[in-house]
Amino acid sequence: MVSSIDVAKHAGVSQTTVSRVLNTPHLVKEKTYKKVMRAIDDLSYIPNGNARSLVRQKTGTIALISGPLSNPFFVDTTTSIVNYASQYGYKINVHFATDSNLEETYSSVFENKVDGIILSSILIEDPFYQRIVKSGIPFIFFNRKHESNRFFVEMDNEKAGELATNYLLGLGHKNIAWVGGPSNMSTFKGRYDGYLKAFRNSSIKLESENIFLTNNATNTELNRVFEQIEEMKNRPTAICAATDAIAISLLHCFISAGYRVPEDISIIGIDNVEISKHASINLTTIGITSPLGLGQLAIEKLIYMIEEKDYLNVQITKDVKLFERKTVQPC
Amino acid sequence: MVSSIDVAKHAGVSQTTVSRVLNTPHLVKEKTYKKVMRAIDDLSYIPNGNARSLVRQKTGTIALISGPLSNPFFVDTTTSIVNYASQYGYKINVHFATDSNLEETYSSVFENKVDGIILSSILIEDPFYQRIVKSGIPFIFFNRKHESNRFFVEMDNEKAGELATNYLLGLGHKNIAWVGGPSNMSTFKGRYDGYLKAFRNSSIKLESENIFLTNNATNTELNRVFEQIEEMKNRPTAICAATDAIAISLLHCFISAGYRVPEDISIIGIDNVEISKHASINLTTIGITSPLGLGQLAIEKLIYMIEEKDYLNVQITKDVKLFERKTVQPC
DNA sequence: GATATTAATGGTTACGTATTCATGCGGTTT
DNA sequence: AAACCGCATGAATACGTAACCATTAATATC
Repeated sequence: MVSSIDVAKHAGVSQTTVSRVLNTPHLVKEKTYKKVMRAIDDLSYIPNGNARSLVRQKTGTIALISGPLSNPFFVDTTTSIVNYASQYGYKINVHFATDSNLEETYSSVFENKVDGIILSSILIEDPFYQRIVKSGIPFIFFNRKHESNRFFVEMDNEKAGELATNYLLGLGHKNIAWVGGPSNMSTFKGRYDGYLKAFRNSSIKLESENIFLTNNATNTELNRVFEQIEEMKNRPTAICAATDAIAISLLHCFISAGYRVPEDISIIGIDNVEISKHASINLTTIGITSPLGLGQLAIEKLIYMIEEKDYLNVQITKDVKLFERKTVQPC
Repeated sequence: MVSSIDVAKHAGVSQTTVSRVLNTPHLVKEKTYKKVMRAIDDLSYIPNGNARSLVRQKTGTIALISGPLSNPFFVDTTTSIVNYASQYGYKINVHFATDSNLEETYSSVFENKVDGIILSSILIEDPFYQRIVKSGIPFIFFNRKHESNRFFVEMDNEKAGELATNYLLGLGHKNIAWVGGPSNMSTFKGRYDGYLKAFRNSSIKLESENIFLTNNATNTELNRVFEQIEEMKNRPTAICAATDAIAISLLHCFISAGYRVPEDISIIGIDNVEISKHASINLTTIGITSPLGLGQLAIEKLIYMIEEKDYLNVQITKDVKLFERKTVQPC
C-alpha cells in the first residue's frame, strides 16, 4: 500500500507537508503544493481512513441499527438517514437487527468507534440500553423509545392508536380487530393503549377475541392471524393494524383469498409509509403531521449532538393525523 | 478511551497478553485469562477496530454502492447482501449513489480501505471503472455490467426484454410501448435490444412513437411519459416497462387517473421484485429462474474472491423466465 | 541429572496518519 | 544592526493494536 511517506519521498518533501497539502493546503506554498499533488497522482495515493480515524479519534461514521427492509417503514427511514448523513459528511454503517444477531451487531458497532448511533431496535426494558450509555457514544432512538425516556424521536403512538380506532368507530364499526405486538416495544404498547382507550371512551364493548397480539409480526404469523379471523363466527368488520407493514401484509392475505378491501373488510394502518400511497395499495393510515419522517428528524438531532457536543436530552413526540385513503369504508 | 495497555496494567500483564486473550486464548493460561477478562470487564474495555484494521491490513468491511431504496429492486438486494455478508463476519458500508455524489462516494470507499466493493451503479462506459481497478480492491457488479465484461452477475437482459415483448405479442397486442432508459446502462440497453429483437422476429411493425426512452426514470419523468401516452391518438394496448420500478410507477399513474389495469392497458415489468408479488400489485414480470437474487449471488462471489484471494473473472448471466400475474391480459 | 522440548509470557516494532514543537528564512520594525 | 514576526517546512511523537522475536518456566526425553 502506498503511504503518505512514499508520496513525501517521491515529492522530495516531508510526510508532514503531504499531510498539510491534504488537510490545510493554505499553509503550503503553491509550488510545493503542486509538487505533492503530482506525486499523489503519480503514485495513485489514497489516504488511509483508518489511520486517520485512529489519530483523530473520530471516524466520521454513524451506525444505524435498523429493522429489516421487508418493513417499508425502514425503507423510508434508512433512505432519509443515509442521505441526510452523507450530506453532512458522515458515512452510515447499516445493520439490520434480528433477535439472533444483536450481540454481534452491538460489538461491531462499539468496536468501530463510530461517532454516533441511531437506532430503532430498542425495547422498553432493554438490557442493551446500559451498554449503549456506558459506551459514551452519542445515540438517539427513532420510532421506538426506552423506559429511560432519553434521546428519542417518536410519533404520539397512543394518539395514533386512538385516532385510528375512533375513525373506525365513527364510521359505525363496532367489531374492530386489533393486530399488533409485541408490547415490549413502545410503539406497539402505545398504539394498543390508544386502541383500548378509544373503546373505553365509547359506548361500544370491546370483544377480547378481536385482539390479536403478535410476537414478531412476520408474514407467517400474520397469515395465521388472517386464518383465525377468517374462521370467526362473528367476524370483525374492520381491522386496526398497529403498523402499515402489518396492514399491508394483511391486505395481501385478504385480497389473495378473494376478499375485497374495503367492501368485505376495512383495514387501517399506522406509519404512513411511502408505499402506502401507491394507488394499488392506497392504505388509509395514521402518520405524523410533519413532512419530514422520524428517521430524518432523529439523524438531524444526532448530528447536532455530535458536532456541538451538546447532549441535552432529546425527547420529541410528533403529533399525528389521519390520512384517508381507500382501505376503509363505513360499516 | 481505555486501551489494551490500560487493561494490561490493571491486570498486571503485558499488552501482548491482553491481545492474546482476545485473539488466541488457547495460548494463555486459564488463570491469566480470567485475570485479564476481569480487567476488561472492570474497565469496560472495547477493542479499537480502527487500530486493528490498521495493523491487520484488513477491515472486515465491504462497501455496497447501491441505487436508491425508492427502487424496490435495491430493497431486495440490499437486504440479501447485508444479511449474507454479516453471516460471514463482514460489515457492509451502504452508499446510495446519485449522479451528484459519485465522486465523494468513491473517495470515501477507497479511503476506508474496504476489503471489497459490490456495486450496481456502473455505466457501460464508466470513467470510474479504471479507478476501481486501479484501487486493487476486489469488486463485483450486480445487475449492471461494464463494457470490460469483468466481474459481474446479471440477468440475461436481452432475453428478458424479448420474453416480455413476445408474451405481449403472443396475446395479440400489436401496439406495445417501451418505457426505459438511459441506454448507457447495460440493463436498459440489453432489455431494449430484446424488445426490438422481438419485433424484428415478428410480423408486427414497431411504431417509433411507442418508444419512450427516459433519462433517469424518476417519478416525475414517468409521470410525463404517462401524460404523453394518455394524449396519444393511437394509444398502446400494452406497456413493456424496462424495470419493475418503472412498471409500478406507471401502474400508479394509470390507476390514480382512473384507468384499470389490465382492462384498459396491460403492463409488464422486468426484475420480479418482492413487492410485485403483493396481491394489490400483482405485477406480471420477468425474473431470474434462480431462487437467489442477483445481489446474493454477487456477494457470495465477492466474499469468495476476498477470502480465497482468487480473482478469476466472474461472469455470470442468469437465465430468466416469465412470472404471470394480473397486470396483463389478451388484447 | 543433563538436555531438549514445549508452554506461557513480555519487549519491541510496524501499521499510516495528524499534530505538536522546533527550525530556518526573508522581511519589517525600532 | 538588532530584535521581532510571519511564513514554510521538517523532526518527532501519539493513536491502539497485532505480530515478531526473545525470554523464562515447566515438562519430557535420554
